[in-house]
Amino acid sequence: MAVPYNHHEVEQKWQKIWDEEKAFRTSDDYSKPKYYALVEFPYPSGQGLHVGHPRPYTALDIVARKRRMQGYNVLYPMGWDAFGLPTENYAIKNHIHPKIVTKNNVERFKGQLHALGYSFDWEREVNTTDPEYYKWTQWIFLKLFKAGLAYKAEMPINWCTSCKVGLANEEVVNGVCERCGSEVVRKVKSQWMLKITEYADKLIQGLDTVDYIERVKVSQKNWIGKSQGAEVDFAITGKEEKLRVYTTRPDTLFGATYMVVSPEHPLIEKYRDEIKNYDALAEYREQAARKSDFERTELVKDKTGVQIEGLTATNPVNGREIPIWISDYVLMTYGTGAIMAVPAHDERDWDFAKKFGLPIIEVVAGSPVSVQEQVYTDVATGTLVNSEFLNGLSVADAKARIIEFLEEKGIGHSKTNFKLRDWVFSRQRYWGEPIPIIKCEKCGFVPLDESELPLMLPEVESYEPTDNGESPLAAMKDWVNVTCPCCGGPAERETDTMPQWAGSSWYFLRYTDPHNTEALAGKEALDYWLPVDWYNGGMEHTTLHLLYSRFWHRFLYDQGYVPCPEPYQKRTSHGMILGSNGEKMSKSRGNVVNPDDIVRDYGADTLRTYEMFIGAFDLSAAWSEDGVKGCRRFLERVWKLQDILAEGEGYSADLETKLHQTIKKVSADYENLKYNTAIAAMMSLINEFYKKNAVTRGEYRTLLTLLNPVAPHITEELWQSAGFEGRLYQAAWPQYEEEKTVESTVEIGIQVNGKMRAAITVSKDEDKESVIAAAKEALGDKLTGTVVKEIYVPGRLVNIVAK
RNA sequence: GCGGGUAUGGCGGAAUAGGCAGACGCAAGGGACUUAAAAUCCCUCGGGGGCGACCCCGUGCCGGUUCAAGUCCGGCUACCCGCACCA
Repeated sequence: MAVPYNHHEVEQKWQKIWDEEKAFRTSDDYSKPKYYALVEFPYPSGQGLHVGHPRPYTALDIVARKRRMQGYNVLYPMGWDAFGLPTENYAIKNHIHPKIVTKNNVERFKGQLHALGYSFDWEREVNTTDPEYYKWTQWIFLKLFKAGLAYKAEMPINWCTSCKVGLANEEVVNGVCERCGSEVVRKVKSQWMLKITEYADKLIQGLDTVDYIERVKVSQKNWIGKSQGAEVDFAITGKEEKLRVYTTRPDTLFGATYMVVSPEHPLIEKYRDEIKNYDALAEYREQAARKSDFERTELVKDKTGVQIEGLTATNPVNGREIPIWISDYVLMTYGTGAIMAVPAHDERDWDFAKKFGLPIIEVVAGSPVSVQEQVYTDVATGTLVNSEFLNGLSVADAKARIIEFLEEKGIGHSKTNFKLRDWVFSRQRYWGEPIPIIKCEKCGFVPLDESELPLMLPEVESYEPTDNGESPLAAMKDWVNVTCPCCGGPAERETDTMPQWAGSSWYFLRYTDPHNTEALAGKEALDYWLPVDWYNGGMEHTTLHLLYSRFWHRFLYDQGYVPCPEPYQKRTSHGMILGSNGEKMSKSRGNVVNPDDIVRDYGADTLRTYEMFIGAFDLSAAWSEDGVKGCRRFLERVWKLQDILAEGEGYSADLETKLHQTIKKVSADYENLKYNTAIAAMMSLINEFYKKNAVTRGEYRTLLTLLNPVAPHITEELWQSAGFEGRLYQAAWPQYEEEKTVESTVEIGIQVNGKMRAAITVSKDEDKESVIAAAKEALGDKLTGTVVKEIYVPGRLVNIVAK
C-alpha cells in the first residue's frame, strides 16, 4: 500500500526542488521556438490573493508547462502593478511609507503565488514602483511629449470629493468614484493629456490583425466609437461667423428646423451683447454644470433647453431662417458642440421639438406613421422628399450627393468622429511616477534630459493631497524649485504624477529583458519575444489597460522601438469566481474564500484542479467547497493508482484507443480554454483503470504527463516514486496516433423515422448494406410499412424511414 | 435605448461539422466494511406509465427547415454584464 497522500509534504518538497533547479527559468537561447504566455500582473493589495486570481494564472500556467514539454522556450513572467490609490490611502491612514506597504504586500502575494506552484520565471519579476522600472515609464512619456502626443490642457475633470483627485472617465462609475464610492463633481484643472485620439483609427484597424475573443474586439470598437458624417457650416443670420455642426445624417439637411449648441459653446459669450436673454442662458449653463454625470444620464429622456433670443441661423441649402437653442443634450466634448436638429429623423431632436413645439419636417419618406406622430430613423429603406435635388434618392445616395454638393460650394465636408477622448494623464497624488517635466516661465514645458532619469519620487512627510487639489509633491519646495535646463532661470518641477495605467502600459516589454540598464528592453530580446502569443486578463480591463497598452505599443512601433504594431497576438478573458451564494465575493457579503485556507486544507494541486474544473473558463462560476472535495478525491484516486501499477511500458490492448483519445482531447482542450472537459477526460480514464484494477507503467506515464500542467506537484512526486527517468517537468508531451483514436467496433443506435428503437455493435469498416441488414434484423417486427429511405452515419447511427 | 452574453436533471456542467441528450463531478438514496462514525468501495439517480420486454414526454417559449434539431432559420421571453443624449 502506498503511503497516504500528504499534499503539504509533497508540495513543499517540489517547490523547493524547482527553485533549486531553476526549473522554469526562461532561456536566452533565441534559436529555439519561443512562446510568450502572459497574465495580467496583480495590484498587490493589502487583502492578499483572492481565489479569483488563480483561475487565469493556472490556465496559462497549464499552457506554459505544456509548451515547455513540447520543446518551446517559454516566457511566463509575473510582476507587480504596485503604484496606486489603495496603497497610498493605507499609508496615509497608518502613517507608513507606501514603499513599505508595497514591499509587505508584494512579499505576501509572492509567497501565496509560490505556494500555488506556478512556473513563473521569478528572475524576471518586475515592479512598476522600482525606479529602475519607472525610469522607462518616464522615458516613454518623454518620447510621447516630444512627439507632440502629451500636452497640457484646462480640462473639466472628474473630481472625487473624498480622494481629492482627478479621475479618468473610466474611473467614474454611476457618478461616483470607482474606488471610494464618493460623489464626483466637475472641476476645471490644468491636466496632462495623452493624445490617444490620434491613434483611434490605428487602434480599430489593428483589431483586424489579432486573435482576440469577439466580445473584446466589439467592446473596444464601441468604446472608440468611430462614426462617419459631415461637418456643415450654417450662417449666423446677419454675421460673417458660421456655426459649424457635425452630423451623421447630412442627407436630412433640408429637414433641419432648428439648431442646438451645448451650454458651454463659445458662441454665447461671443455674442453676449446681442443676446436678449443672456441671463437665462447663463442660469441654464450654471444648472447644467452643477449636474453630475449621473444626474445627466438619469434625466436622459427629459429634455431641457432655452432658446437664444436675438440670434438665428440660416440653413445653407435652402436659406431658411431657423432658431438656435442651448441644451445639455448636446455635448461640448463631441463633434463641434453644436448640432442641426432634424426632428423628423432623430429621436432626441424629435423629443426636444415635441416638448418645445418646434416644427417637424419630413425629408425621408417611408414611415408607416406620420413623422408628427412618431420619429422615423430607418436608413435602409427610406427615400428622400422635400429636399430639392435629393428627392427620390435613397439615404445612402443622398448622403454621397449632399457631401459632394457641400464640398463643391465650400459649406461643408465629410468628417469622421470618434467617441474616444484623450487620456487624462495627471493625478494629484504621491504614489505614482513623477512626470519628468520642468515648467519655466520663459521656456514653457521643458522635458527633463533622458540622462536624468529616473526622476525619483522624493521622500515626503505627508502623503495627504492638499486641500487645493495639488499633489503632496507641491509642498516639497526643495524638490520643486529647480533651474530651467533650457535657459538656466528659475523654474519648477511638474508635481502631478502619472496614473496607475502608466506602468502597466508597457510591462510586457520589460519582461523580455528586465535587467537592461540601457533601454526599456534590448532589440534582440524584443525581436525574439514579441508579440505576446497569448494574453489573458479580465473583461474589466478591455477599454482601459488593454486599449492604453495597445496605444503605447503602437506609438513605440511608430517610433521604431518595438518590432510589431500589435503587442498581443491572442487575448482571452476569464469569468469571475463568485461566492457560494452566486454573488460577487466581498467582505460585506461575507462570502469571501481565502486561497490560503484551501491550500492548507486541500493543497495547491486541488485548488488548481478545482478552479479549472469549475466550469467554462470564460463564464463566471460560483464557489463550492463540495466541488473542491470532489477534486481532492480525484487526486487521491490518482495517488492510489500506485497500488495497482502493473508492468508494461505500452498500453494494454483494451485501453489503447481510450489512451489515444484522451491524449488528443486533453491536448486540444488545453489550447481552447476547455480545461473542465480535459479534466473530465482524465477522470474518465482513471475510472477505466480502476474498473480493470490495473494500470500499466506506460498508461501511468501518459496520465501523469497529461495531468502535470494542472496538478504539477502530485504528478511530479508520483513520477519520481514510479522510478521514471528525470523530472516530469522536463518530459516530452505525449503523442497520439489519429488512426488509433477510433474504436474498431462501435455500438450504434438504430432509429425508425428518427426515433431510437435499438442498438447494434458493428465494426468500423463494415459496409452500409450489411449494417443496414443487421439493423433491420435487430429491429425485427418493430419495423413496419414500406422502407423509403435508409441512412447510415458511420460510427453514429442508422435511421430507417418507413411509411 | 444600444451592444454583448446566458438559458440543458436537485446542483456545477458535457454533447467536434445537425446524428443514441445528460459525459465528468457534486448532492441525495440504498448496500458493503466498521462496535460506531469518518474515509473507502459497489449500486440507483430527468419526468411519467407498465409485472415485464418496453412505451410516452423532455434542452426558456411559439413556429419553420430536415430522415434526424440542445445544435440551423424566423419570431419572442427572462436574467446577467458593458455602454449610455456621441448628433
